[in-house]
Amino acid sequence: MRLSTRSRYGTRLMVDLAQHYDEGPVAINDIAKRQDISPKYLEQLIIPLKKKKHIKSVRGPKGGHMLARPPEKITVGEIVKTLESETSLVNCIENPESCNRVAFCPTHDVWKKAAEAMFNTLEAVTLLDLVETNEIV
Amino acid sequence: MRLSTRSRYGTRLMVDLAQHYDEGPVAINDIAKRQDISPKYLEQLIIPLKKKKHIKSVRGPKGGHMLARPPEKITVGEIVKTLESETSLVNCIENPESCNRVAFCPTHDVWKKAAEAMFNTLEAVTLLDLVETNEIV
DNA sequence: ATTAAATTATACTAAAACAGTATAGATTAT
DNA sequence: ATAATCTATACTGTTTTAGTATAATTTAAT
Repeated sequence: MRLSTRSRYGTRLMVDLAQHYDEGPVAINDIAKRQDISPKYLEQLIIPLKKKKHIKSVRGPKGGHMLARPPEKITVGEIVKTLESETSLVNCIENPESCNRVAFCPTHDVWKKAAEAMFNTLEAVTLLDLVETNEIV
Repeated sequence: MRLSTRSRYGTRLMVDLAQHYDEGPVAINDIAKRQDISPKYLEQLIIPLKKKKHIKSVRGPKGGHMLARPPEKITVGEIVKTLESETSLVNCIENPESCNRVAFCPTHDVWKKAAEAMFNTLEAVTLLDLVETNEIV
């Protein structure tokens, strides 16, 4: 029940972009150095985040990446839902046909509710919240 | 962010035992047939559940397994905590030394809170709850 | 136009985790 | 005694994950 490094690194990437919001495009290599994450891996994470319109990019020299919206408009829940391959605890939520017990399975609802509780927490936290708590500490 | 089959199968195992509570020891092979889970795999799950005193067993012929406490005294949260190898979303919760950013990591607390929200949900559900919802349906 | 800094896309690989199986042993009611 | 049953440990094949490699594309600056 671990979060993948995709979600963890992706969130750190987004926090980094939030910390440099309004400074123009940020180069992957800069983020990679600050966050100690392979630049090649960051590239992979940026693609889905662009597709979901959480990041916008500028190509060519002096190019880079930036948040598509202000930090207070982006939640950790959105980031995790974008990067985590499986966002429910159990396959039968999205694919009921994968288990022929779904109709009378007493445990199905528990897993569903637990995942919802988790995402409610994640969606209550914005990138601005994370940048600010970091400043205090 | 999937639950392992250990937790899923283990919960079904415990629900099965709850459904046969007060009927004496239940043989692994009977559970295996009803739940369509390999008996060898069930054996593996029973060991940690016994160590945590959620199951008690009787050896020899006519032996088997049964809940160590009544179904309303056992929660899904306890089962998952017993069977899931990783119960926090992120390694640095249990092993702060695994990441040298823990002290100033803005994301650390988010993962901690999300996991807590999830387990609060799981701990609010007992085996009796699950047996009863099943009867209604 | 050329160049170089940067992003984009796809494919590959090594390592770890997971699920399940196999084998052998211990216990005990009958 | 013996057979049913639980206990313990080790092994194996598959899948997922994390990260790397290679090549192509875009474009600001010169």
